[in-house]
Amino acid sequence: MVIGTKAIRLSTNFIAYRSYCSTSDIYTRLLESYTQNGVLQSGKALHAHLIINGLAKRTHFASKLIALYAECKQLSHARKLFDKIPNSDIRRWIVLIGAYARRGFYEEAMSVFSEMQRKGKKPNKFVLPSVLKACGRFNDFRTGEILHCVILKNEFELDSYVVSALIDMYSKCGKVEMAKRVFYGTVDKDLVALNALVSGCVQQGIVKEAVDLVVEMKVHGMKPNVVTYNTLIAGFSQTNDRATLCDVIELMHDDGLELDVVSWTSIVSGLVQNFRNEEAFDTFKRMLDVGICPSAATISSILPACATVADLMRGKEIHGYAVAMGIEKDVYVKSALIDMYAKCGFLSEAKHLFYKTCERNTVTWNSMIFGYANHGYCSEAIELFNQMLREEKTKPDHLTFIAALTACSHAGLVQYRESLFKLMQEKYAIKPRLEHFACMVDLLGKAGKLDEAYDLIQNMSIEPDLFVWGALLGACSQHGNMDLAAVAAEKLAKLEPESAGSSVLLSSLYADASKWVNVAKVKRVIKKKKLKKVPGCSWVEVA
DNA sequence: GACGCTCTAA
Repeated sequence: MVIGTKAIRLSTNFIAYRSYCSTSDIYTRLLESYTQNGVLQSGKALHAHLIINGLAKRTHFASKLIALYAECKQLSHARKLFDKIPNSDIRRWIVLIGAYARRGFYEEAMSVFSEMQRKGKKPNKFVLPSVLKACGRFNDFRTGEILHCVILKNEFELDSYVVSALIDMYSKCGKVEMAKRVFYGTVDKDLVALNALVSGCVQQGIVKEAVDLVVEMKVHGMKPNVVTYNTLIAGFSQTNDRATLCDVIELMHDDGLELDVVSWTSIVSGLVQNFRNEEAFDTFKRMLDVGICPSAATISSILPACATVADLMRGKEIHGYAVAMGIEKDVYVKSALIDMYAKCGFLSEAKHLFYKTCERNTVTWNSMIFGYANHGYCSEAIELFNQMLREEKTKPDHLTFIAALTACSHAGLVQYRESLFKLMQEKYAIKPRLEHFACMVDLLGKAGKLDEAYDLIQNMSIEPDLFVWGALLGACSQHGNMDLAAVAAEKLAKLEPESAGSSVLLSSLYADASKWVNVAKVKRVIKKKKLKKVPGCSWVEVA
């Protein structure tokens, strides 16, 4: 008996050994391993070896190499390699499009997809999820609908990945009704599809409906997982609805599930966003007590709490945790640290962190530009802003322009206003938001150009809100223009919702200090408060 | 030889 088992094991080993011994197989395994672990250097060495041996152009290796470079964030390399191979078959298109979509390069994913179709390659069930994801992130509902037709025509709706991606696309585009229709039309309801729909409901603010949906599906025999509950937890944490949050956690326990690092991070993040800093710190501590390791997301969620109350000691403590966890180099953590140190008045430390790091994303740049601007180092802020545009490695976003406008506002640099506004819209295709207009009104108002500011408000592409009028009112009172002040005050009286009185007061204080990001934050809270029907209850133990 | 979906981060 024992001998027999051994013999079987030996023979299987032998077969494994034989197949492992095929050189081609070894290369494939190595490439896959390098790809999985993101080992670029060794991957490059193997690539060189394959080139020397005339194997790199073999279609099979070419696909693996494209995947390797894509996974190691070398997308231009991946693309170059792709272009070198004539008559690329559909598999390599899929690898490339998938890599772009996974890395968040949705524009590139879409454009390669169009290229693929122009070359006469028909979309299949493998490529559609990537493209649908890109549509969702871009709010490109039109293309999404066309893809839906392609799915129906080719009966891809039988593939669970395609269906989930389709529901996700409709959800992200805010078409929850369509997402529901697809979901209820599916015979074998997939858990990921349910989660995509739940996420859509939460993002549309119909959080209670999302819970009902989960309960309904439980009745039908589906077993929600931790992702389902985390989606709901995020929804109720952000809307500050503690009572329902507790219900959700109870539901979760009913299914034998425990809060994981994502659940805790959502709760902490919700508390911080609702300015409940002390509770956020308590929750963070409780999370550590129950033995959950904070992730980079947890650290970057809690750090703004230190920043808003300028609690440098606590900020340093969290910095310590990040170092202990080995995640202080994460680009989001680093950005949050820069922001925290700057807001706590420790600009030198913020600068030190910023200039020491090579990996900077938009958030990192924004944090440092805001840091300079808020400390009155306006020329440094503008210089850094210009450097960011010159380097062209990172694209500015709407906040980058708010930071730059804030710097101009503090320095009274009215002359840059128009060129900045033009640059933002024409070169970077960023639509001006209310915060930008409030910033511009503030800038003009501070310089005493009240008529110009009023002109700007009257010609705005969107309806001015109380922050825009508030900025004008502030400037009018500063310069003693009572006629215009009366106009602004009248508009404000009409716009000011009674229920949000204290928040509005707070936001106008921020507006006075040109803290436009905080203004936007308070605005979000006001918006959420309107959604909330149940009054808040005291914090209930979650663990 | 492929491939893809859902939750946390200023």
